Amino acid sequence: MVGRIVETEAYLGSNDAASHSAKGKTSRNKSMFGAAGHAYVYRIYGLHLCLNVVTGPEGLGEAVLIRALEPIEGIELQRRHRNVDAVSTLSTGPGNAAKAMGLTITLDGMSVTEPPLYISPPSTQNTLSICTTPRIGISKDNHLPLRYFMKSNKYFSKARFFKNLSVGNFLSEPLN
DNA sequence: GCAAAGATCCAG
DNA sequence: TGGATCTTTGCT
Repeated sequence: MVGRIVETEAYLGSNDAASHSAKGKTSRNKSMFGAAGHAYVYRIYGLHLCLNVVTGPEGLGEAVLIRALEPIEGIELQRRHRNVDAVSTLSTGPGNAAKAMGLTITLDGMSVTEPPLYISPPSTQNTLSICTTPRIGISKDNHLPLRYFMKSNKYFSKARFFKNLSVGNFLSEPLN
């Protein structure tokens, strides 16, 4: 299965009240404090899995939440994992994306630079416009524009996007 | 040991 | 719009 990452959220270390790592290392978030390039998979609301990729140096607790994927390959298998037909919502939203890719909690702490979980570097044509908005579903520091998505891609979670959009926080600026 | 909140999703 | 659903955490 292959998916293109089209929407992410950044979670910083101890300075970020909304981050799981803000209150220090626990048994749940310990992999978030690992070295960059490792996965942090956790269960949310008792039923959904979310995938993060650790980005900061070891001990800092910085990670990026994968919020939405554009299905590229293995769409039939992803459909089966999700038990839905519509491709448009196949892997939009953190819980759906994780489920579509068939992730399990056992992937927590594994490297994302080799199978079974592999994230490739961005292609050079990814100089599309990237938009930022405040993060979603959190109650602290939610003014920070740490959510990123591809403006020209339809596979990000639109409903939440408009629901949470406030003009003052919306930035439209190219990134890289 | 208990209570509460939580980086969500789906049906109605 | 609200309910499902349950793990993790923090406090007693």
